[in-house]
Amino acid sequence: MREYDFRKIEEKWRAQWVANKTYHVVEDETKKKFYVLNMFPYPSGAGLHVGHPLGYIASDIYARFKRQQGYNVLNPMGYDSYGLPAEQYAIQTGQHPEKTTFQNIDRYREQLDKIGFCFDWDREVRTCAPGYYHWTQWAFQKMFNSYFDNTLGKAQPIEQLIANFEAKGTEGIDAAGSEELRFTAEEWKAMSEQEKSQTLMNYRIAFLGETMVNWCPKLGTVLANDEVIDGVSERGGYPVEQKKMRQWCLRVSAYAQRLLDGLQTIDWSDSIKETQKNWIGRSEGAEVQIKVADSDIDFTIFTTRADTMFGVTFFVLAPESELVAQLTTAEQKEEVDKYLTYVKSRTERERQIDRTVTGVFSGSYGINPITGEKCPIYIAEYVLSGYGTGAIMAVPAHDSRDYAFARHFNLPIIPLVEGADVSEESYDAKEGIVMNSPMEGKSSLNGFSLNGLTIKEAIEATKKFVSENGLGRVKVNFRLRDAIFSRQRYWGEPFPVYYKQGIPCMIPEECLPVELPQVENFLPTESGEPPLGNAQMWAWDEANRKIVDKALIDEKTVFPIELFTMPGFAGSSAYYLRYMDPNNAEALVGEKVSEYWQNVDLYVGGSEHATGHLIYSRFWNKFLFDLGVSKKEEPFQKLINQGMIQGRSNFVYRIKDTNTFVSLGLKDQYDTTPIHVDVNIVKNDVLDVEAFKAWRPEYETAEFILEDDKYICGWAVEKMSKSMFNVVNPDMIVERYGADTLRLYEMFLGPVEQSKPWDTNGIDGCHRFLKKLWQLFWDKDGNLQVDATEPTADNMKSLHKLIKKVSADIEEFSYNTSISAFMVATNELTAQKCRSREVMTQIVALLAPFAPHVAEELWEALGQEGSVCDAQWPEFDEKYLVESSVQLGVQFNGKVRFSMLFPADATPEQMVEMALAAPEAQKHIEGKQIVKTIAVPKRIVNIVVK
RNA sequence: GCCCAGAUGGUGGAAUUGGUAGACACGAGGGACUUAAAAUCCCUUGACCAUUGCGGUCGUACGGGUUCGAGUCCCGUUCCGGGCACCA
Repeated sequence: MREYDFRKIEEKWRAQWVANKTYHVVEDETKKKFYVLNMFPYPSGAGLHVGHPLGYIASDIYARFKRQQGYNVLNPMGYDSYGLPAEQYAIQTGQHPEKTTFQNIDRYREQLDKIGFCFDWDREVRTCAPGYYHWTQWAFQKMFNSYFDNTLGKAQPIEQLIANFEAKGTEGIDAAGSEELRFTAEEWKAMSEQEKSQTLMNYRIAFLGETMVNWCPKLGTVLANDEVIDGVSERGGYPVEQKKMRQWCLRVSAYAQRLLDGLQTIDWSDSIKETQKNWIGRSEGAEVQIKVADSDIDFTIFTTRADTMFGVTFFVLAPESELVAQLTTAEQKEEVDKYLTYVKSRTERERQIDRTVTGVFSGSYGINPITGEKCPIYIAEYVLSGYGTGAIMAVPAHDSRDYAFARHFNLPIIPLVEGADVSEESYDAKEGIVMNSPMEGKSSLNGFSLNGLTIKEAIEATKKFVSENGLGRVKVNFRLRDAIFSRQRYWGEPFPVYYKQGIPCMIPEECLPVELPQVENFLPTESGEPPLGNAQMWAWDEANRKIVDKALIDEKTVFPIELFTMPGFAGSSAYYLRYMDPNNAEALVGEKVSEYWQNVDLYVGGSEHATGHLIYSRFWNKFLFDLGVSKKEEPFQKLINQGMIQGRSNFVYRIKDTNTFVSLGLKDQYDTTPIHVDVNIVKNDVLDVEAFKAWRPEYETAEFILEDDKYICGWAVEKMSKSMFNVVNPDMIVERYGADTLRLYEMFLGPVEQSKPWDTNGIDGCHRFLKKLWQLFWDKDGNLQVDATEPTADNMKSLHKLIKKVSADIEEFSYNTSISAFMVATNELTAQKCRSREVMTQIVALLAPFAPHVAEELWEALGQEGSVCDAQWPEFDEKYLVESSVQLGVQFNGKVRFSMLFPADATPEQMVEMALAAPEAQKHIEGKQIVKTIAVPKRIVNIVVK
């Protein structure tokens, strides 16, 4: 008997893989490439729990499978080590972020190394390494020096725009901009340097903008929209307020249409595509000019329901709109000011929770361009300044928000859809026949009428009418906003930017990277003063082309450097490209290397990045694609979202005001409080009473009321966290069962994409399977019992059933059923006493992606050359599964009554005949009439009787 | 409110995509081996009825429908999870 000594085996192969550089990958034109990628981790202080490796294991299995199929597989790993989480951890533990980040990285690496991943560590990247963020800064500069040409639908050098301005001003330009500007070449030339810089900022893809930002005083920084959830910060849950600040931004909105279109070309789950669609929020509508009565001012509204123009009874401006000041009349000024003060006093969170109707009349009236009617203009916070034009036409009959407002202020409601009852609520649906457009006896511009059309037809007709009559134009709006790109924080990429008379300029490319300076005090400030202001070495000397000591500023002409840093997503947006060529000092990625690896074929990570990283990355890659650096428009062809591993918490029940604990089954007889208990001292919900007493001093004297001499704990599924005492550490599992068992069990738990609780209890099953498999190879003296024995038909059948199942399952990420199939095959081969080297060799090759350590050991024992990583993936052959006969159920009226053997090649007619001839069939036919017969070869025979 | 995904034993989950529901594993119960424990092996394990043998009825959140046949397809309802949300 040779024992399955997993510790020895795994230690041996870990060392061998390192010594032989088994996982080192080089570009190889003779092989097809396959790029597998995991979302790289933030090295947080808590280390890995069993949930983290789930996705890594799933992708590792796939990577190994592809390699065995003959692909050249890139499967790298690195660390997302800049940004808020890393810095918050450092602040909480009172250490410098650099120190904690490196410590955490080492800890992660140590844990990852134990699980047997086929990562090529020579390609490791760290976003906080100067050699890496060099290219983050480089990409930022490229964005600064580019604008988005709407006609070409892609980024172009800013010089082209400048040339156009020099020659013809804005004429002929259709460029994505913060606002629409119109000026002539002469006006351009007359601008000062500052004005020119300001103007160009309107177009640059990376630009400095004065915008409303999410300011989080507690974190001392601004946050991107996806970092704010329900009005509080995602990290820490601190309040977030709206504040106008000068910030670096990325013109992500310019790419909105391409981000939307690209979704159709990639193989992602519907739900994540849907999430991105919602986030991009395309809506097609019309912009219409509204003249203000008794004034020469006009303003523009945006609507997706152009068909409802006949139902407009008032207009509404966002309180932040610039029009508010212009349109407020003297009589109304006091009230409007009062209202604006009230609006300002409300935080974003209050606005979201409390949605009572508020608003104020501006005193002015707008003229409906189609009906010519005068309608009052209101100011109300339900209209947002950031979307559309910040002004709307209100149609209370067909918009629930307008309806609520109209009811509150007693404004008229005109129904426009036949049969729509608007006495209680608005009719928002886009179905029905239009009426009252115009109302009987009323006129409209050029006799325009929509009556009798369906709503969909009416929308199109109105859009056409509006643009043909110069009242406005068709417009597509997106909810997607530009990304705020600066943070008032220390732990991030410095901007390669300096200021010359207040004008932001790029530090020359050859001087990159601008390294993050060491500072004593890296803490953020509530006022928003960036901690980089504390740096000594921190100004730019153009003459010497270097960053100089701050103290020299007074003596020489030196220009101050940008003190903001970049946000977390800066470094994580193009890291997949850097893995291709991680040590290239000349470029982000070499031309030939980029051409070879193209893009990521399989990306694995959590769905929580749907509106953050996965949008930014796609945007960033599209920009690099426009530059020709990235070779594919979409960075991640297939995306698998691994589910979250939740914790399974255990509870003990303390009787109130005592130190006595009562077992689950008896707890209802007492007044008890449930208390979380460490899952590591509970097995199969039975509490280790002695360990519990030793767990905490206050439980030393605890007493127990048992059932069947056991203390049974309650349980619940919760988030895996320290405070719930349900964290299971992978190191502990590896120590007790081995990495191969951990890998198998994580996959056996259920489908990769599904969230599920971790329950260590089931792990024995997977461990037992490996032991059984191991025993298949050794006789009772511990010698290899596999030899040149000819495989039997049964052996080959078991083997090929397995090949078929596993090959298909891996492609679909159904690893749990693959493992079941292994268990069945092992049992079958054990029962068959299989000794065939041919069969066993192939079994080991199949097992290699799942349990690489034991597979290597057996591969070697079988006398095979090289690593099992390069074992050819076994080929499935149908002929071993061909049966001469099949056992099928015979149904009468859809119910299976008995089963019998049929020849595998029997025709449906023959099957029916045989089934009817069977003795068991007689009692079902007797005295009845056969109405119909159905037979499907290899499936079913059904006979309908009456 | 809108959109997306889901609901199968005590538990995690299978089901060749419309063809014998509950594979595989855990847990539980019984047994073998053992001085004992661990380890290992064997049997039972959806519910109910029958059990001397055969067996029978119900059953995939709930209510309908299509079909010879539905966990799977269609309509409606409930519940849980996720996304978006004064986005005009």
